[in-house]
Amino acid sequence: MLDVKPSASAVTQGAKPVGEAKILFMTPQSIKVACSNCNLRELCMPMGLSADELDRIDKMVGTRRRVRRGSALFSNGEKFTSLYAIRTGFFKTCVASEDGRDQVTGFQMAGEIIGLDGIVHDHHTCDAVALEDAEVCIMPFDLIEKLSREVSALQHHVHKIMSREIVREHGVMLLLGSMRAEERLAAFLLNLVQRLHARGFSQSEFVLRMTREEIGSYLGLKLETVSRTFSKFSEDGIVEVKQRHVRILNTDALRLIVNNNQLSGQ
Amino acid sequence: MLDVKPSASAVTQGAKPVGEAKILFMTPQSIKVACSNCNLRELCMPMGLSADELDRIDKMVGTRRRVRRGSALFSNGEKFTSLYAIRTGFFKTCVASEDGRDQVTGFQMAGEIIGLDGIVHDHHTCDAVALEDAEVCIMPFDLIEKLSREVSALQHHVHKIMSREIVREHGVMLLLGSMRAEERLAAFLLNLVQRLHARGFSQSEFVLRMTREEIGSYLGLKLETVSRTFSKFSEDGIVEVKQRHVRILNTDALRLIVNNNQLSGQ
DNA sequence: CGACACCTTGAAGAGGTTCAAGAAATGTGG
DNA sequence: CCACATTTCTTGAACCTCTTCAAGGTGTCG
Repeated sequence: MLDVKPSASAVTQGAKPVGEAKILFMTPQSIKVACSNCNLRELCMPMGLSADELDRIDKMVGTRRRVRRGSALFSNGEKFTSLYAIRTGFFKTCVASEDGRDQVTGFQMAGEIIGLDGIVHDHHTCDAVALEDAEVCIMPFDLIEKLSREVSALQHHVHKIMSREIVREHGVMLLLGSMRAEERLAAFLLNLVQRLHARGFSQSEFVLRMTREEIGSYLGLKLETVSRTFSKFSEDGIVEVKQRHVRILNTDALRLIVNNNQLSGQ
Repeated sequence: MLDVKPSASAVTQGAKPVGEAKILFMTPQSIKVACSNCNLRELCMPMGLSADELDRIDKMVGTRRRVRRGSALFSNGEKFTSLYAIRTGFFKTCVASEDGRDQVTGFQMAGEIIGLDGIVHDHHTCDAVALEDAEVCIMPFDLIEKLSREVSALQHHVHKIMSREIVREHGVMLLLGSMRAEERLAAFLLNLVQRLHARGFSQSEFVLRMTREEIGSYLGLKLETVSRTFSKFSEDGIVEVKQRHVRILNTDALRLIVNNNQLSGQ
């Protein structure tokens, strides 16, 4: 419901790098990388490119950058220069209001693109924080725009990425605007497991990279409510929860919770 | 907070057409129009274009379309072909879940662009419904992409429009995830009056084009709560409300309600 | 091993919803 | 132009969900 990632490829969870053998050359902090050989290509690149076009994209994606768990890839107010494709690791993005309110706007994993918020005002309007040690491909936006003018498949791909983010956020608005706590958590778990599954992980078992408080912020709930709802699902035999380790025992039950807005005729 | 429109131009509220004198030629349902002379240009077009570039954009924006109050410009599932620039009138966009839940994702007015949701899957994923008789400029998306490859200012403008929508939705998520009823309605009114003011209307007085139920859907509240909160603001002397006619008596009070998350230090 | 961050659970309370009834506006057809 | 039907809005009262506050448990890392 919230976000659909169509293609699947085998990607490791955790901080293990992907396609390490394909790296062309490396320096301590910034590492040259080739999209043409990246396992995540299906997730972040358009399909059906010629060898030449792929080569030019390789050159656009200049370097990689490592981000330590807990530190920010970019922060609110920072100058916008690039989009980032996540290679490994797990991020949250959050916005803050003037009075110090905080809202997690999304959780991002390998193959997903972050930084789109910065384009409008040439400055970022949210923080992107790594929830585990991570690595991203840096794609300078002026180069993206330049190459997009020459490679129409890339141009359309960029448009699709932005549109996908808009549609994803529509789903979050539906969740925040009309669902109750159990429905929200069920939708969240289904979305997470689906995205992980699309990356080659288990359909039923995974490790949460974020705290109850971060889940709560994303879902518009207090951390206690998240915890209680986990306990409820656990009592009902729908999931098994040990701290951050989650095993889904009954996916259909979760789907039912999301789709059973008790009003059936309205 | 939610959405900032920088430039102001004199635009009428209601269904009065704008820049009528500039129309080149017209047919009953589709009317040829020139962006180069449109009063709304500052809102929907990039700045600093050459005469030639403007001329090519004029050709891209083929025709206009009228949409009767209550009918849809496009609907969920429909094939995506074009983006639409609102010339006159007022729209809501809403998504629906499988089980029939409905969520208003935004209200759009003159100069704003709708249809971005359709790009990802080549089909629209929401409905755009006119809340009053409206008129839009049709911009076929393949032509936008073609021209974007040639005119980099247009390309960047399209990217900014999409990024702006993403940032706007971040603001809505913050509202839905962390604000209480009074805060939500205050933020909503401030946002609405700001956008209207940027179009040349009063800073304090306006007519709501949507029902209490639609406001409630957008804000994640029931229509009764919206009504009660209006009454509360009215009792407190902050606004004057007569059905859909609203006059803001104390803008600062509204700002205080939004920014006074009672926790001052956290 | 101790300090710290994170998670769970209970009890009381607040904010918003639900249900219901009536009032005000709007639209329709004679 | 008026009467009637329909939609929209307001308000009250009871209820429910989620929050708040509080305490204790669990896990992790230097």
